[in-house]
Amino acid sequence: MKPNTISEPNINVALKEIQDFSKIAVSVDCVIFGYDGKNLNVLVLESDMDPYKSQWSLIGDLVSPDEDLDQAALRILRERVGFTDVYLEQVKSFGSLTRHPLGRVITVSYYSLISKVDHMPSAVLPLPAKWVNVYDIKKMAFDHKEILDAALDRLRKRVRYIPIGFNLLDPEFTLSQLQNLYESILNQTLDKRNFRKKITAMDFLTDCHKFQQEVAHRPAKLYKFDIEKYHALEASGFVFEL
Amino acid sequence: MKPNTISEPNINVALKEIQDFSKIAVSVDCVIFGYDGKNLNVLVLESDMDPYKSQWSLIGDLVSPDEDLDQAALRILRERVGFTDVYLEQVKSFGSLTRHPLGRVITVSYYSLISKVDHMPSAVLPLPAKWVNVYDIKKMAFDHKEILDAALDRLRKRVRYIPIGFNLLDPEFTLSQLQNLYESILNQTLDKRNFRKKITAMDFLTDCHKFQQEVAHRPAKLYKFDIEKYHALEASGFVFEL
DNA sequence: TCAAAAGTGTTAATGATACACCCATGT
DNA sequence: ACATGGGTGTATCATTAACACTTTTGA
Repeated sequence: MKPNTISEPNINVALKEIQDFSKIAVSVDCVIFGYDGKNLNVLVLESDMDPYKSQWSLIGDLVSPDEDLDQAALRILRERVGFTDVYLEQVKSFGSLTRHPLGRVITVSYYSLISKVDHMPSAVLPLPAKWVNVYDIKKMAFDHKEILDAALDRLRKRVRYIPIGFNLLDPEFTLSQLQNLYESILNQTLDKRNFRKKITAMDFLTDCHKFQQEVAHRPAKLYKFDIEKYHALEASGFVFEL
Repeated sequence: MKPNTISEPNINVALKEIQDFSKIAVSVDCVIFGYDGKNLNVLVLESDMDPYKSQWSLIGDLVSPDEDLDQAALRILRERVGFTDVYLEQVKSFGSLTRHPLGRVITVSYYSLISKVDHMPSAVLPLPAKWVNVYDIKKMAFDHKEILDAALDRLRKRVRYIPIGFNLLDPEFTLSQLQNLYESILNQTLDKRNFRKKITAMDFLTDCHKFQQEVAHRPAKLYKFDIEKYHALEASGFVFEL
């Protein structure tokens, strides 16, 4: 899950190549969500393509003929930002005729969830990738704002039904951290007692029997997500809802 | 909304053409749901392509370079089965390397909802398209069963939140017809009184002040869907749930 | 001793579920 | 008169929402 340096052909170079063969190119764009303990962030690049120069763009690449869509998304995460073993889900495809200035590119969007954002400051990422607060992004290159909105919409729906939020946190976390995360994703405040009641009633958290260290207030209990218990619940037809 | 006869190049012919240009072709496949008053059906074709000869396949075509994805889906519905003005929603994309025997084809799936299925018996449709009960389909050509399942899954989720079921019924319908439809989609029985309580509480039905004719039992009131009222509810943040 | 976040229960309101009988029509 | 589906209300249970104070730690 550490970033590495890369020297992949970027989409601009590759596009010229494929245009010799194809009337339609297919790409994958990844909406990479991260959580810094306070805000929900997205990993973006500064576009160097006119007419979107210096606007934020998502991280994507053309799909190669010998990889399927999920593989392409995983490759992009690995090659471009060094992430492996991440939660990944396809959102939808965007195929407007004019969405890409260099030609006809249909893109399949994915979102992924990354933990320990604070352990991967932007300086360590292959530049110029940068974590930006989701709610600060008003405009992006291409149709990427639309893609981001679709991904965020999907994440909000998912997070109400299945416990994927854990992918954005450290393995051991406090209930307040979990609540803050949900508040960031849903962009609304939640009642502390009701939140804890629901979460603990669901019973897929395990008490680590440890406490926060060196905090200037009463230290909170640490919990971890028990995927076994979750699968048991899932199998019994249980629906997680916040 | 009437079927017409067509003479479009089918996907087999077109594929050979595009393979000269492209390493990846893009298609759209439509899961066309219809309701015959009793069962939820899907419109399928008999595949003529090895190794799937004589298995059911969905209705699809390659995306042309000068149409976007939604346009391609609408064109397919119009050209292949003569449907216009139908409810249409993108589901997801399928891109397995081996999903199509003739080469690399990534497909974007859509589902659409058709009313008056009983007014369009299969003889009127361009052959060999056929309406088949969703629950009778155990296997299809290509990965089309997987696509069907994804579409049905999506339809079930949507139908719990937004009133799209009306697209499968005549403009004027009885509450029992509506309930039967929901039962077909969700594949479960619903309590009559509770169903009516919820539906009428939502208040986007208008009483037509008419009754069923020529039925061998007490005639039921006819209602129609009032899209104005629905939009008003939608705007006020209301969530439709069954 | 103060600031800051952790932790903890009860009540009221709302929504979901279960359930049975009479009604209007055609045959 | 009978068969068929249409139409209606209430009571119970489960879920959600609102709400305030005490505890523990570091500074």
